[in-house]
Amino acid sequence: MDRIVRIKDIAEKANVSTGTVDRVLHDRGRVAEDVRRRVLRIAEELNYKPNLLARALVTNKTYTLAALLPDPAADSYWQAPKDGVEKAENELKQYGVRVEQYIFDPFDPDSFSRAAEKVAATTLAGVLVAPIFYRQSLAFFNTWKRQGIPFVLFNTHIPDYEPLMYIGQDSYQSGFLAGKLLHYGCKAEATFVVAHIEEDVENSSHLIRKEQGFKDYFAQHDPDGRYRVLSSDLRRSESHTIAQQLDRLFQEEAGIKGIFVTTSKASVIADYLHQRQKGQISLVGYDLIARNLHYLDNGVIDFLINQNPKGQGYWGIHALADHLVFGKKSNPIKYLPLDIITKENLQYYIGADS
Amino acid sequence: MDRIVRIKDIAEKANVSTGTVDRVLHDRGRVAEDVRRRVLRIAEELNYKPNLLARALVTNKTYTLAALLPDPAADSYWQAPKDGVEKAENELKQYGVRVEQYIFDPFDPDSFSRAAEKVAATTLAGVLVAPIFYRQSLAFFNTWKRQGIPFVLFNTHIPDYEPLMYIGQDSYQSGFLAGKLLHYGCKAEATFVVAHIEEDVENSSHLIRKEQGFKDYFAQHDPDGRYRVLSSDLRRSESHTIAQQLDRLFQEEAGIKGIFVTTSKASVIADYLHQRQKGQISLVGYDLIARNLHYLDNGVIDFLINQNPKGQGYWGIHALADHLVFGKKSNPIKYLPLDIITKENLQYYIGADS
DNA sequence: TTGTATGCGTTATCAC
DNA sequence: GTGATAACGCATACAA
Repeated sequence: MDRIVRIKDIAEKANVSTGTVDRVLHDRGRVAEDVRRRVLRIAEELNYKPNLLARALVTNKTYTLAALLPDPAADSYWQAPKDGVEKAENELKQYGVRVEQYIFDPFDPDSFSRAAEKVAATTLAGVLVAPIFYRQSLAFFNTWKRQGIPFVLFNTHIPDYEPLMYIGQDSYQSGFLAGKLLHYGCKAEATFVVAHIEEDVENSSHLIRKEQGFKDYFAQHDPDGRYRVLSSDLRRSESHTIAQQLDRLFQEEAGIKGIFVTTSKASVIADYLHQRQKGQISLVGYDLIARNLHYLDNGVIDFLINQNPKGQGYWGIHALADHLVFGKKSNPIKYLPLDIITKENLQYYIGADS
Repeated sequence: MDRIVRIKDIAEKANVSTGTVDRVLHDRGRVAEDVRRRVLRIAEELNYKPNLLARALVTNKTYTLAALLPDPAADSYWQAPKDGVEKAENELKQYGVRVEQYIFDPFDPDSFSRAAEKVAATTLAGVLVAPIFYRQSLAFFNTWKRQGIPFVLFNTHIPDYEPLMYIGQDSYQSGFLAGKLLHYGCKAEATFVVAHIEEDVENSSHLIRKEQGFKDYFAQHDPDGRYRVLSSDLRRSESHTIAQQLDRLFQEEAGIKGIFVTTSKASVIADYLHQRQKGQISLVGYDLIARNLHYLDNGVIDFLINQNPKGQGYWGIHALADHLVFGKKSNPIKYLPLDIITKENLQYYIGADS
């Protein structure tokens, strides 16, 4: 029966007091060099592991984190990260971790800046942020870096200022995976479309990476030149609707067998395919939001690639806590699994944990 | 700043001592009814939540759990649950949870009985077990039930004695999902084969459920009667090899377009398809074991359905701890996600967490 | 029936 | 440089 090793055990074995051991273990100085080495050696020998519970109990520090999140009311996609953040907060409450949420409008860069401004005005232990506005984000990264406040990015990766961690998906690989899914569903000659919907593609590097991954998949799996990949930037304007654009696309291109939507808006294409009775066309998109799930259930959408948005919020907060509370260091990039969701396994991914 | 609510706070507000509050909160009796009600009301008002850290620190109880696991050396599939058990043990060590592993030979029922016998001879707080031998398991369930020892089942569900929890996958639904995957990959007329390999199908209800799910998928998605589903029980014997059986099958059935292997032995079929150069046939199986991964990488196996075996061990131990240490009750069935694995998203599922 | 005192392992503040 | 010691929130043995 190997009892747990306490500071007291080390102290007794080293013929010093617990205070001394504590100073050694925490590098607080004011301790003789020979004693230091002896204590360190014994701690090593006994394989001492601090009791985190006792530590959390006594330090009684509260770490206030900020979570800078897009408003779920504006885009329901962001509900899941928020849930994840709250789940982590609940788990970590007992360790003195608190999370303040700062919500911004995902369609308004100024709203992001205002929220980040508020964050910067508070004294915080760490920040979790979805930096969906590149330019607006940079200024704040700079501030936090200077102040030594660790920040974790999720959803969108901006490596410039070395965040403590990025959590999200590998955009390139997800496009590659989408290629596989469409390819598997259509082995005959075919044209596939990469559809960007209502997005400023030029300024969204992750969309470009998704497209690149998709194209590279076919570049690597098409020795006989049977597949063509088109890219289409669909945005409604005063002069035309998205449906009209698609009509034109299908008119010009006869052999379209599959569409890969790079955003969470696959339902827009599904709408169209459903109306036009184009049941034979495979459709792959992202994210388990209600509008998509409707068409997944219908069979109009074949697969959704899930970015585990809840997990992103959850692990983001956990990464900050690991760093601040537990002094653990972890990999600067955490890619969450690229879950393949169909109507048949959907049930296990909604409302579940982590 | 809402400070944390302690027992002491309740005590002060109710004009009693902490001891009294403690007795009320733990229903230990020996307390006046009016005081009891007052304390309860105030605790409610203040939204008192016990500090689990402090509790764990003071109770200092050690809970010894038994994990009855098949030997990974005999079948590498079982390495993952073992890893999951050990991961959970590590996390829960600080709460006084210890896990003793009892390893048995997954091909030898007697070995299981011997291991379970050892478990029964020890005094334990709870048991996690993969009851892969139905008959041999029942006797021990009975014992544990009588002794009031909670036990959690994983991998194989045997509801007879009401375990604290079953953790695993939904066999039926996984077969249904396999149907979808093969169907999506082949929309033209086709014959599909459900292959059971080296298994005593009659005594393996989960294999039957998988097959049923698969058949039901096509029953529901084949209005024009384009698909045929065959079931094939492949076992090598003195008179024939599995390859010979398959040769005969392909001879008799011309239109085979896909095979669903109900066990982790998809690599056996992959071997065959690879040798016979049958590249056009879709192949879906189970489990991320090395032999399968080889053919997944090859492209011979298209999809593997993952039962998250590591998660089964992990969550199994956690379920016991939640019950014993934290007094949480949870759902008696926890289905883990049916992960769809391809070559392209495999990397996120191996060596990762939970 | 109720209140008080002690200790869990750690940190932090003293006095020496 | 070092060693006592109080405190964190809770459970419990024991005194009243």
